[in-house]
Amino acid sequence: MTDILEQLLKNTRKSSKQTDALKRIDSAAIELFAERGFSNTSSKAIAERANVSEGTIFKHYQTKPNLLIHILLKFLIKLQPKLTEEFLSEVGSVENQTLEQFINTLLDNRFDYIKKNQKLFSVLIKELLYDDNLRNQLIDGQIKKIRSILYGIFDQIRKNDNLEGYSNQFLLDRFISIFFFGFVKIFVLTDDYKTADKTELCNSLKEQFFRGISYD
Amino acid sequence: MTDILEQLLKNTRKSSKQTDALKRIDSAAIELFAERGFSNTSSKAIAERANVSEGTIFKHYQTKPNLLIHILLKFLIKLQPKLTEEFLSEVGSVENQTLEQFINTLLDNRFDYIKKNQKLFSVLIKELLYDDNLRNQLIDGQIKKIRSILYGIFDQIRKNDNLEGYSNQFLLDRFISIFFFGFVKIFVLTDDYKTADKTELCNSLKEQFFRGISYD
Amino acid sequence: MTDILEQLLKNTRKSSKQTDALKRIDSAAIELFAERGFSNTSSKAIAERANVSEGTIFKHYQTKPNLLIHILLKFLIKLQPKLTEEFLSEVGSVENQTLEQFINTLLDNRFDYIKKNQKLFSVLIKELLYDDNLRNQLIDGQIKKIRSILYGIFDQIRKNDNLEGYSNQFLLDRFISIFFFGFVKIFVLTDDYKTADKTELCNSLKEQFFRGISYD
Amino acid sequence: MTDILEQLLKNTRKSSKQTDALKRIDSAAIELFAERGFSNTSSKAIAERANVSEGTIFKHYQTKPNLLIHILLKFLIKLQPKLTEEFLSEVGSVENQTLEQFINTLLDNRFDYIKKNQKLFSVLIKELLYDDNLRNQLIDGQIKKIRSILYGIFDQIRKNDNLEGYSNQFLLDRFISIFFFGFVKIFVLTDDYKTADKTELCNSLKEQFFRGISYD
DNA sequence: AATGAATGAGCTTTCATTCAT
DNA sequence: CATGAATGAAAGCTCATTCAT
Repeated sequence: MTDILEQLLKNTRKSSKQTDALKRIDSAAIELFAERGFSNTSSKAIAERANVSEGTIFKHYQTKPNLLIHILLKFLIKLQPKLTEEFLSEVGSVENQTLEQFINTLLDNRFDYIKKNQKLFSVLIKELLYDDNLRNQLIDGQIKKIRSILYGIFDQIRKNDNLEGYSNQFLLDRFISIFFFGFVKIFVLTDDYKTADKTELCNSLKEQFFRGISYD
Repeated sequence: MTDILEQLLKNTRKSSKQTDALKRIDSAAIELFAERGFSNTSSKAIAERANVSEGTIFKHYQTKPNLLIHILLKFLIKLQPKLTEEFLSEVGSVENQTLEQFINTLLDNRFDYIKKNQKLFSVLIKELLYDDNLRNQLIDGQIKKIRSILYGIFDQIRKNDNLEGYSNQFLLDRFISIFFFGFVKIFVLTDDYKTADKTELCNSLKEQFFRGISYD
Repeated sequence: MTDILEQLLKNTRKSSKQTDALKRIDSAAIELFAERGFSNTSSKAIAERANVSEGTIFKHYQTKPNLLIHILLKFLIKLQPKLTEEFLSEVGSVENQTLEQFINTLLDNRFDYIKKNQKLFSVLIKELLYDDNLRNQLIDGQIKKIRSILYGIFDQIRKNDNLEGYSNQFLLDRFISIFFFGFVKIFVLTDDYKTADKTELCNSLKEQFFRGISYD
Repeated sequence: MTDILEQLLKNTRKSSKQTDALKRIDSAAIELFAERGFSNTSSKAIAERANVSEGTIFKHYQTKPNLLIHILLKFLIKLQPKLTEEFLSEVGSVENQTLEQFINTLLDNRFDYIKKNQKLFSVLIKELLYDDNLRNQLIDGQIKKIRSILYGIFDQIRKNDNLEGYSNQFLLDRFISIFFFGFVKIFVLTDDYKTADKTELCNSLKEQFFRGISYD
């Protein structure tokens, strides 16, 4: 995690006692950022939806960008551990799993988490794409971390599953293309996650991931 | 194409003789929208970079959103025909092609076009994700059109290439996941397109598209 | 002394038992007012430097201007008596003094006091110049009082020192021009008082005052 | 003149065509800054008195401090040359003048100029005292320049007037104490300049300056 | 056709102050 | 006594847009 994350992380954790007002500000902001984008959301609009004065927002977050970062961090902090140490214990040790078993657990697990936090996910994706600065600050470290975690997992899986012929690089690209884009499609670009069946969606993603187009 | 597109299209075509000032406004806007996003770009900034007065911008485009739409349209108008009628003649009739041949031509063709218009592509992607309204206006019709075109192409290809077992839906999802995400990665999220080798990138994308993960 | 002074004076004297917090507020405010001016100092800044909550400040002083007046009063209350009744006894009876002896004692005495309270002096001068209202409230009465005191002193001195040909008005103007401006220069406009030698500075001021006043 | 002055000077001169609105903004600002001080004057108040929108102010001056600096610069630019090259030609060559003749011309000349620009003078003095930053930026270079000019003049005058025994330092201190403080008193602290007789005031100042400086 | 001065609504942010705990 | 969460008014400033020239 980059320096800035570590730093903000501390602040975020310190102020663990969130007052009612703060909580309302957070959810109002998440909703509005998801609906209109950060740049198109005024602090006045946030204050109104949160039923607080504008002063209260700036008392706590100082600046509007700070509010965005705080919100994303709270999300990332929860998102990340599951991808790291804690994650492994959650999916069970990976050692005796096949790639398919791993993907199954992961999908199951992340799908619910992101569905629960769909708006946050939407804000995160939109702002990362929109704001180069934010992307550089938040992602670069994370990306590398996630990559090395997944590489580690792939290496573990190789021990009892035959992944010969598939480089880690290939697996990662495939992983991101299929699952990331799949999630963006159903959680950000459309509302499909609301209506469609989870199992069906996940199966479709898994098919995309595993199946080759070998028509020869 | 939706009504609004048709309408703006006409205007855009009518004023085909773009003065120097107009051209400078367009490229200034494209650059800035790509760098900071539409919402974070002021008309003053555009005027300065284009070396015109702010008045001139509004003289021609009336509103700032109008300028964005005009810019995207000029791009889409050129992007689209190649995907439709003209496209087919360009890739040659698809009738006797395999899927791989088709993909080859397509990649070759689109890669260069998007590389040449990388900033425009970047603006398009960013704003489509950021602005639900714009997405609904511009994309919905297009998406359906593109889908039906590709379905048609797949159907043609089936005649002489064995695509049995792969539904059109599956092929389309795979197509978009791999190629769309691949292009976004190298043209929007990073600068990879500048340095990396075209053939290598395209081959890597094709491998992702065709290759399955059949480790059993 | 004007009504408002009398009134505030009472309050100030009443609350003679200053708690630690109050003392810290006072010195924080003095420092900040001296550094940035009253108008450019926020109550938040004062609270932070004093290590108290903002609430505490307003609990005690009700308003920010009130805090300024309280601070200046505490200073003026101590500054003034020395110029009046008590002062005379301190410099010894003036009756048998020459003008030079009087000036000597005065300079010696005031220099140390103002040096000790340099920031307060700085605040006083700055705010008196900046805020017509404050000036009118605090000074007008004081000015007249000081003038009559000095006139009295000059009259006393005339008895045994030859001040013939120099009107009280002339002496007062000279007194204020030289000493007041001299003090402002070294205590407010520069930091000269920190480094320069007291005796030297005072001698230089005295030379400015006396030289050419060749009444001997 | 310091760098910042040079720079701002250029801007100020470039935009020599001041529109009506700009002129009204300037005078409104001068009036209000003189009345209440810079920090206690809101941009809204300036806009109202100048009969322009707030936007217009910031369109031209970008920031409020910038407006202050612009105003002071226009004044200083006019104030200074008279103290330098042009000044000498205006007072006539100083070579054959006595100190008294020089002071006479100077007083006559500056009195009218400052009377005409009394509010500007008032703003300048107040803000220089109030804002350390501004003082450092604007004054330091000026002070040194003025000092060397006056030293030069004193040296010239020494040739035909007996100033023996009075160091340049002494003369400068006396000069500033008496005249500067005298002007501040009648132009800034009181309204005396309005009612009192110019000749009388100047004579009184001259008496303060010369008397006792009996070098004849 | 192009300018650039001017606008006014709206934005983010600051501030002195209040009040329940 | 002291806190610190909360406020609402007002501050400085930006912005897309208009219009006379």
